[in-house]
Amino acid sequence: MPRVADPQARDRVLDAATWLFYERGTRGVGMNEVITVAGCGKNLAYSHFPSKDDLVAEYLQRFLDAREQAAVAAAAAAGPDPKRQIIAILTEAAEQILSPRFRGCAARNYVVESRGAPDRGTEIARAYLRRARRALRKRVAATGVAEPERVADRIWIVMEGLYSMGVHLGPRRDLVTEGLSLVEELLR
Amino acid sequence: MPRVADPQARDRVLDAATWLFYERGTRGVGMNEVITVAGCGKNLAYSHFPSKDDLVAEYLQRFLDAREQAAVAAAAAAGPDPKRQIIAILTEAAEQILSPRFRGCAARNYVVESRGAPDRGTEIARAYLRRARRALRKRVAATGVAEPERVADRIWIVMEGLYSMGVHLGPRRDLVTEGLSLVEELLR
DNA sequence: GTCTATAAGGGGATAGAC
DNA sequence: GTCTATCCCCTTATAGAC
Repeated sequence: MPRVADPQARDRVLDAATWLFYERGTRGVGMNEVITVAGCGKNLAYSHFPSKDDLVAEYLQRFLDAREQAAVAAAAAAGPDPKRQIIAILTEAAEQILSPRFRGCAARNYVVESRGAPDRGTEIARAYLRRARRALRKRVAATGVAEPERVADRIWIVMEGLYSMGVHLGPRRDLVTEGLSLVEELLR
Repeated sequence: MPRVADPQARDRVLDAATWLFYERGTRGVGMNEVITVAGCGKNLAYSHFPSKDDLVAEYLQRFLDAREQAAVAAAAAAGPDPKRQIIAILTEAAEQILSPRFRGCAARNYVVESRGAPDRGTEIARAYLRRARRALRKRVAATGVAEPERVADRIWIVMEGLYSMGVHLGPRRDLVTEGLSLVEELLR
């Protein structure tokens, strides 16, 4: 009896890849393991993602899109005040950093692992970081704070620092809280 | 006629490994390439470094020791004022970040690439970061600034941010300068 | 005795074939 | 799903040059 094609197979492969690539890095996980965890055959996986690069690119794109959406949602829930929106975005990031599953920012990790090599993943990661920084600059400008570009740069530096710390220090609520309070003072 | 032993061979291997591992990551460079760049035979290299792990560990240890020495020297050259010492250390780091050879902090890069796996390199990198943070806390405490631990944590976050940014934004003098001026204000 | 050059073993990677 | 082709990885063994 012929088997019916599984329409969720593509998602299962992508979900497995997302978990594994984020946890251990795209170089630390082989296609075999992704396919095993996805629980499908090799042909099916390779029919949806012709090469590992394709799978990596789509993992990054989807992961970072989700992060962007989470930031947009956090800002929207904070109401119309841009200062509160910025704090809300930072707070949402802080929650990620403190979660036990946190393994760093997927975009920054990828750029470190690829050392900025000119591949598709690097371009996706850098585009995400550019959008995030631009969005922050806009919101800071909207607050009417003095010297908005300097303030935005400073907040960006703090955000980078919090993401970086989370990787090698693990979840440290005191440091994350300190970073948030510093950002609040910068917006004053 | 017996050949004379080459006492510089070990250093040549370690130098080649340092250059390549820092530039492209320990996973992105194979032993073949290290040995080719070092310009020696395989057996000689493996006689000095029995495994790649040994070579990686020694690369990290020597690289990070040199960074630590550079920080100590910068502080010593700044005189007895701990505030000036801290600024000097940050300034030295900023110069590294702005140099065209900068590819990130070797310790943080390694922890990202290994994802904190319990190997020797990770332990070396984390030990270096612990020492650096402890040294910063001591110096901040010596300044007599109010709430020294909070200030030290904030400065540490900024340092992390500057190192992280340098990797995916490239040398950006404006941002590095902004980070330095933020640290100066924090010490006021 | 010391080093280089080359081949080869054993494993795991991507990718495709059946 | 299994099996295979091909490649590259780390590492060791062999053979020859100085």
